[in-house]
Amino acid sequence: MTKDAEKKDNKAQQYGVTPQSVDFNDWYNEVVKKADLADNSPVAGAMVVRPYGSALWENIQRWLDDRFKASDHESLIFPTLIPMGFIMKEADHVEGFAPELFTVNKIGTEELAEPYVMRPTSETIIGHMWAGWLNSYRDLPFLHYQWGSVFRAELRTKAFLRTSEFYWHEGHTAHAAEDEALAEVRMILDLYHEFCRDVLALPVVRGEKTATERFAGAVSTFSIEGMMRDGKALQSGTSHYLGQNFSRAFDVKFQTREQKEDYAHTTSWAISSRIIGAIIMTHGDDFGLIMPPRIAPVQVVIIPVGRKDNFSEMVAEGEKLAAELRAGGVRVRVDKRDGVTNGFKYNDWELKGVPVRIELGPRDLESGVVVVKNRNSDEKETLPRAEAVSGLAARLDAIHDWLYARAANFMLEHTTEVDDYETFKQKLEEGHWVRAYHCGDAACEKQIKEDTKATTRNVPLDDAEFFNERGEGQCARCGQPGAYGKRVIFGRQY
RNA sequence: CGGGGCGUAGCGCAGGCCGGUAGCGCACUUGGUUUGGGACCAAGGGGUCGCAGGUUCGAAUCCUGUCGCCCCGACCA
Repeated sequence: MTKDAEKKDNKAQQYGVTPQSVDFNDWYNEVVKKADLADNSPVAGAMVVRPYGSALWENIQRWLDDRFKASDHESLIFPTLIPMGFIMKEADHVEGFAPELFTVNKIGTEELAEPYVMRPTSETIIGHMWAGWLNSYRDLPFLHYQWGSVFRAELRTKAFLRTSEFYWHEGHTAHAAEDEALAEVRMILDLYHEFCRDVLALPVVRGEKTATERFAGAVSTFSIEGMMRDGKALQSGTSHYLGQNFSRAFDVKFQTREQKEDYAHTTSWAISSRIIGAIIMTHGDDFGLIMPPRIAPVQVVIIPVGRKDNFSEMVAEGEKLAAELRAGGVRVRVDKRDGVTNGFKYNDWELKGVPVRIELGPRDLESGVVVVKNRNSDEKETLPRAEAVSGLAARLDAIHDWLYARAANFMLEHTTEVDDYETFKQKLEEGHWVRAYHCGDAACEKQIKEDTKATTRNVPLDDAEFFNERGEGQCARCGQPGAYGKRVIFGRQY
């Protein structure tokens, strides 16, 4: 190898990320680290969310929080520790979470008579408190949620997707009647769908989970499922109807208008920091991230281009432009770093997925233009400076639409309707989702999982944006009549 | 927890078989030249080789144990 070739080789190692097609998993891990989203921590299975990732999460929180409040939900704060006994009160719940609980059984050197667990979710302690707050049907509904982190020990972890401590909101509501609770469950599911579609540019399928995949302790579980660029499914949000399971376990009862006693119908719902994994894996490309513009921590980066003698002048011009954009509500950053070349900056911001880059150099200044480049295009455009400002909102919208269409097409192209088990297995092997009729039998589902590593993702709702057609057919595996009146989505999952 | 791999500078690695107390690229610092797609030159700083024990005059290198990480499975938002 010549010296130059050696240098080039070293650069290839140093810069950029492994292409998705070479190794999707390596690509993901490298993007997370190199884009400064997160880093490993000394605590096994727990990540550190770095400033760029934290800024993204804050934007996610802000949008959702506004919408929760706009629909009369109230936030509150519960303890991170939950008495061990609480977890034990709901049978399915214990079974579901027991293996992954972190337990606190000492204070200082003193053993606790009753250990605490680090909350894996808060239904139990919230139920306990509600019992004390609820007297009459007039008190209902309770529309509560909290932002925080929860703990579930994971054997194999992966940044954002599966960490032993993760961040989320958990919504908890209690209602006097079943239909009200179910309406809440649907309202939240639709809100999550809207958030994914209109803010994150993530196409997702709203549907109901089969019994096997239900939340521990729920009567019914609804989810939004998205497809990542390796064809795997990611459950991106969930909304559960808990019936009266938890209210009976925690004595959440009230007096009805008819002067009878009844247990509340409760719901719970969540989107976690996992959604950041969905953003990365749905929109990323071989150059790195592509941030959906409406949530991007930095929507526009301005690169002042100049030599030593006029660099500071160009920075000042960049700041002026930034101020105009900020006045229009745009999140913008000026890359003032000196001593790194422009090419380095371009690649750096592309890796971080900033939707729009504006270059501003002496030549541009002289002729009153700027050079604009979208993250999703190879083309640079030269625009009058004023148009770069006035046209920016539309430009960001166009990038959003482009991302959504690209992801939706990918999902549709990688989903196949099948009616026989051989094709079923083959398509899954090819990284597709499979839409098939299923008998609804848990043992049959389990067998499919053993054969293919795939599980049911969900049964799309009648008004789901994708895959919602009703129909009748035989189970693709066992030939028994389909149980859901439509095809079920099967896929390998994160 | 079962199978496989790996722990040497911030990152990526070489050295190990044939013991003699550590090297390369990138990153970092300083100075200079550069700057419209991952700059160049020069001079520097930084590790004692995951940890513990053993063999030896001497261990990154050999032996034993242990911890941690990654990948494949089982578990999972």
